[in-house]
Amino acid sequence: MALPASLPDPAPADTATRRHGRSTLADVAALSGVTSMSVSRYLRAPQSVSAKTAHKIQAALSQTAYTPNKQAGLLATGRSQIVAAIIPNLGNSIFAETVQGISDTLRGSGLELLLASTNYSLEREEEQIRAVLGWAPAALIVTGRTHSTGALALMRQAKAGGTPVVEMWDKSRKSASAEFTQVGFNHSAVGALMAEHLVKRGYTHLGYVDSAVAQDFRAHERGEGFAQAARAAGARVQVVRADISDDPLRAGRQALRALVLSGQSLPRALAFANDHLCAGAWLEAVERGMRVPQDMAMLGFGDFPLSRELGLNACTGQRGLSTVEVQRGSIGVHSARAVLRALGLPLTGSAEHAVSHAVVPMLVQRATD
Amino acid sequence: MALPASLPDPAPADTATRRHGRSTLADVAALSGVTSMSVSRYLRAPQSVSAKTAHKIQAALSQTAYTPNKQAGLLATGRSQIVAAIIPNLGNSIFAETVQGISDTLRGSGLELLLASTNYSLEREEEQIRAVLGWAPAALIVTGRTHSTGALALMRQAKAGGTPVVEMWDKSRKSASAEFTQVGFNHSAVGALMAEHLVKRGYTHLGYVDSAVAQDFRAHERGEGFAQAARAAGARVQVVRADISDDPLRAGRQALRALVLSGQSLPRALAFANDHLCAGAWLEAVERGMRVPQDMAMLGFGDFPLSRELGLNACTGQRGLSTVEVQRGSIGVHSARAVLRALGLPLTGSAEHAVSHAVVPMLVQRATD
DNA sequence: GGATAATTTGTTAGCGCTAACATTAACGCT
DNA sequence: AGCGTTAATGTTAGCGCTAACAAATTATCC
Repeated sequence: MALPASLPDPAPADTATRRHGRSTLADVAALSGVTSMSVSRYLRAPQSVSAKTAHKIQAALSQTAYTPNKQAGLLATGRSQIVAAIIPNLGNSIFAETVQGISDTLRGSGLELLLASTNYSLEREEEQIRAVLGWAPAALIVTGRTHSTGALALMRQAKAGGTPVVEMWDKSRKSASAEFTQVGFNHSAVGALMAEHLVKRGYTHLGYVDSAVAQDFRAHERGEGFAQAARAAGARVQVVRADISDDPLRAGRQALRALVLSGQSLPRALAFANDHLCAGAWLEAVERGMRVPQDMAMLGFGDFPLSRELGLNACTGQRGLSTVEVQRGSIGVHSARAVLRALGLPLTGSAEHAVSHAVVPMLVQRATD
Repeated sequence: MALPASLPDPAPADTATRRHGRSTLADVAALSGVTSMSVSRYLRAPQSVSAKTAHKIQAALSQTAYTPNKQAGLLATGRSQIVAAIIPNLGNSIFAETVQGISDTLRGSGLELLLASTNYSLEREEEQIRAVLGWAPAALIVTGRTHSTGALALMRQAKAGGTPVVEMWDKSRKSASAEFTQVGFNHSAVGALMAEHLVKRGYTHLGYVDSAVAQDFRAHERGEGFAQAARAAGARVQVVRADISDDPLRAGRQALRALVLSGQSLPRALAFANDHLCAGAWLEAVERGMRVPQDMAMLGFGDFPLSRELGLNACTGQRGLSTVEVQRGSIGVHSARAVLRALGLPLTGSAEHAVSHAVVPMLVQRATD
């Protein structure tokens, strides 16, 4: 729903004139003694008017402090200049660089970025998609490939209406069958990669500490891929879920503590849904006197800056949490490029970026195995 | 400038029809056998139409997958429903919660949030302000009170045109004299608070590690306030600037290393522009075998989650970097509330929030003094 | 019942801008 | 000079929606 908006019930107190202060094209036109059409032309392509009128318009412009009204412009052209991006969490360090990548790539193309966050709620995602579609965006970028049926319907509708839709951060196994353009990687495969790495390093009893965020489907999928691959390789594996907490570091700490206190035989190697959880667990392990990786190997995900600084191995002097590096920024860059391509706009920057949508996560082996 | 946009030079390849797929009010109206005006009324205030027509419209709506075109609506009413917020860095954990606070407070008021980031560049800020003003926003929220002359002119123009302008995260000493509504705190005063705390704890040789970001004026101002208060209290003080780095943890590490290697007599207590720098320095100190705070006291700023987890004092068993707690979310909440108030919209949530714009940073003493 | 008041619906015009076409001015050519 | 050709400008209409008013419908009352 959510369609019927505010609208003061009895009568709007707004007795003001229709026109809010801002000056319009017509004002500028009147001042420079030409038609508004000429001014409009001048603003969009200065060469298209004669030098004489250009001068007159310039003079008028500098007097009027004119700001073009985009609503009107977009309404008239029909095609909007907005790219809407729906992100689970604006505050999350995972997506920050992706957003930056989108923003950077879009810059100069004349497209603007409208951001909305869902707090990892599918319901809220649908709401937000509906809201941003009201802006008739030129393109829509969403996160992940799991959506509510309503959201999916909206996305299909947008696509059918010629609005490119990009799903980022995730990829179906058979990407050819995907309904929308996908920029990202398969999380199940990355989970498998993590498990195989640990098995190769000689660990036979593995654990995966999953994200506490119920709707972080990608983390869960990595966990499933991890468990499956571990079993396939003949390793013992258990999956636990971190406690809900607004602080993933604390959640990681708590997860390790719970494992230790559970009394069960501990896994010898833990993989985590993200580096924050891993970092928290590492801190807890160190404070408990556990040696990492001798007593417990740890493998994170995401390669956050923090991971390079923690994880010191006292014996070897090596540092850093082992993790999976994901080109977070590149995902944004490629998503934005996919949009530009779909819209037939020129791609800025190097050509080799443009070739593929592939973002290949890589295992970064550091000091925690 | 930046006004003349793209516009493909020779002739637009766009031969498509004017109407992009989306269904309009008129479509819904035709389907339900009423005028578009009735549909418009129904959408904004369902009670204002009879039950019979309401039913017909509902039926039509469910068939058409109609999404209202906001551009058109806003153009028609004249008053926009957008709040534009300009943030130095979307990816920065400092601002993430603020944005969340704005977003949460605005939710339900019918206002939407348009975000733009400046990457701490004043030039880019001006650009972004100009861009968002094109959307004729209902209000403008900017970060800080340092702006380019151009940006200032735009802000004044907006304010003169009845668009409330809020500066957040910073506050002039005499806030009454401020030109725009300010929500935040005085950074110089907080710097002084930090210095006085360290002096009170008995340290007489202090240091401030400033942010490497040249345009992070607020960090610099804290540094100035810190140095001034330290000197006033008779302490020796030196200010260093962190190295430019995309990773503040590393920068903090490097800053401590540089201090140690400089050969000068080290300060006995360091204050940092933010907790990330502090955390990096703490890690470096620990690895160098320095005892914190015995050999070097450390005081951060921001109270990031990380700060609670680091800073373990082996002797006392206490944990956590001492820091200054800032209600990052509250700044957003209060900024949004200031906007709602200025627009005469009802404030959601508790009333006591509404009373003041005050955000008072508090010193959080933990294990690093 | 018929006039009046209240409610619901329709009509018209216009928000500020731009596509498409019509018009005019400037230019070159036989 | 007269003609076509190009470039520069003006004109008209409409994007999808909503304020303001007008018209039609229903309810109310003596």
